[in-house]
Amino acid sequence: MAEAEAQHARAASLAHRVPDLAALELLLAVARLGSLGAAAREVGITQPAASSRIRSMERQLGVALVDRSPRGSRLTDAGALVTDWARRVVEAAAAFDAGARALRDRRDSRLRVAASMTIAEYLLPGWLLALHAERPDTAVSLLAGNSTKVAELLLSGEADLGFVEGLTVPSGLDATVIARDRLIVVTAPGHPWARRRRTLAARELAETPLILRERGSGTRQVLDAALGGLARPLIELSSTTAVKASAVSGAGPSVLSELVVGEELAMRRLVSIPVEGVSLQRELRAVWPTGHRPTGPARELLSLTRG
Amino acid sequence: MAEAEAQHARAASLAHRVPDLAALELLLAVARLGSLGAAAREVGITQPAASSRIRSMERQLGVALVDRSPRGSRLTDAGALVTDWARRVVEAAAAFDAGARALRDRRDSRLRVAASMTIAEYLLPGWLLALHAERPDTAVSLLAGNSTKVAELLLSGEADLGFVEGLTVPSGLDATVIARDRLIVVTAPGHPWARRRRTLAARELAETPLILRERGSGTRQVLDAALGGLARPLIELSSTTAVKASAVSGAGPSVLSELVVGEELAMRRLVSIPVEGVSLQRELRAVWPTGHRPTGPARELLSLTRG
DNA sequence: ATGAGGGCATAAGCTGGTCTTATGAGCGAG
DNA sequence: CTCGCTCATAAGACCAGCTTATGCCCTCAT
Repeated sequence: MAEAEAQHARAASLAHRVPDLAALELLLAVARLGSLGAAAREVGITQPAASSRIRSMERQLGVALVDRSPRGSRLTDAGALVTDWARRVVEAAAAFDAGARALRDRRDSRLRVAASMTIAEYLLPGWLLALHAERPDTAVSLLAGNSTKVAELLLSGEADLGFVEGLTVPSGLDATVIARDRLIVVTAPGHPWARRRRTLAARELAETPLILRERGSGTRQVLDAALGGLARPLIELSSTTAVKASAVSGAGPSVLSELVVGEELAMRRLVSIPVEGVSLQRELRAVWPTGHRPTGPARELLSLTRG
Repeated sequence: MAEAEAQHARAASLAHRVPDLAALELLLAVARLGSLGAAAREVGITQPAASSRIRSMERQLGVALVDRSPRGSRLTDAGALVTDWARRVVEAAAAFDAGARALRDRRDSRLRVAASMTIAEYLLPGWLLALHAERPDTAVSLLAGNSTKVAELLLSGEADLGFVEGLTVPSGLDATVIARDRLIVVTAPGHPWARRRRTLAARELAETPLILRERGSGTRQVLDAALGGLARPLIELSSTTAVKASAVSGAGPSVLSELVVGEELAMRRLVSIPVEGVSLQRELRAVWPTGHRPTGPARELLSLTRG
């Protein structure tokens, strides 16, 4: 439903109401450098082009963004706010780019990473951005699949470094824990659980039908193990995104990684329900073939993930 | 530094490597509808245009995104991953749009909202999206400022509903708590604190110079109160974004709302340091002039924020 | 079997936006 | 007073992406 309505709201298309990425980057440059001309130089266009671009952006948004003066340009109050929203769009685009770049360099690249879906979707783009910042020349490729697939790719030499999120380490691989991820119970804000005062007991959770990923997914494994194999599905969906959308629309409670619902929680499209009597932690691990300690770029990436 | 390097990495400009918003929306439509033609119809272009757009996107990314067949198109594995990254970009753009729209409708609009900076930046766009989904015709305007400014706007009748994040409710206003926000201590992953095993004592926190917002900001108030006015600044910056950037670059530890660092924590550009012996909770409140209970769209918005 | 319908691809031509170059004008510092 | 920085405006070139008009492929129903 949230999906459908977002769709509808978007009828006259976002792209017509939101400036394009180049314009947003230009705005960020103006904010940072304090001058249209300097910003233009940075993004590699001429000053008049920058001037016109900013102006048409202001026309499009119906708000003055910068105060122009003969000695530079500063953001207006509204401009500062818009710039922060723009920054979020640009950051998402940078993550997109980092991911896509890794996907493109599939063959013959220097560092081939295999990762489980959740990690590939939510964490890797950020790591790749950081890696790219430190070692701009490293070409990284990305293969995504479940734990078994990751293990296969590593053992067959088709990948150099893997990331898995299951409970166990596939045999033949060495691993190190790089982060702990907590699964949390979430509902739409309208759900009765969102109003309860007492924390939820594990038994209640086990008895309630939930919106879940399919059996065999990393998330489902952890939940089943924590509840003793009892998790009762209300709906089973095959992608994290679909589960989220379903939960947001109010179809029922769900259990998801806190990694993937950060935005939804902040925006209060979902609320987190405290649970007691059950440990929903899981480890995220970097893995590699036993004996083949990561070296070079793989080692670099690994150190970035652990900080 | 992260800033500067992102800059550098972006030299050949993101906009040239990331498809524009229209293309990303089209991709999402294809994913959802399973056909290029249907997706084209939904976004209001012809089928050949959609075909060409997707194709040039595949060329740009160097990856096949959809499997075309005479009976429809499905995403490839890589396409599914790319679509999820695209979705995040589009969501950020939708938040941008919701915010910008509210900023534009400054005058003569039906619902005028005044909010503190943090709330305006991180929460309001999401709420406005939700409000727009339920009441597409409501024009909302947004004014941002600190608590005092919000109070003024409400009392002078220039705003209908306010949101503040301080410890106290400005006099003359009624309030209701809509959410609890936790301040958390964060450092770059490389900082020594990121490796400590013991939780941090309040005294240690008070004795360590921190990267902070300026005195008078909501965040700083809460921290000063919690530590007994002792917070020691390493650097004082005037925007949350600047504080974040500084912390990410490793300049030192900082204390920030968990709202604003969700992404950074997920991407492990920052890590959270547990603290004991000090309560860093703060309430986010909706406020209105005493006696003037919110009605109509204001009431609607309020109910969305509380779920 | 055979035609209708939905799916996608290709080709040709037009349109519009956005860039560049060239120039002018305001303000401040030496 | 003039140099150097800022921004604005004007005119023309260019290119990306759209539409319209086709054609082929496959499936399903008659």
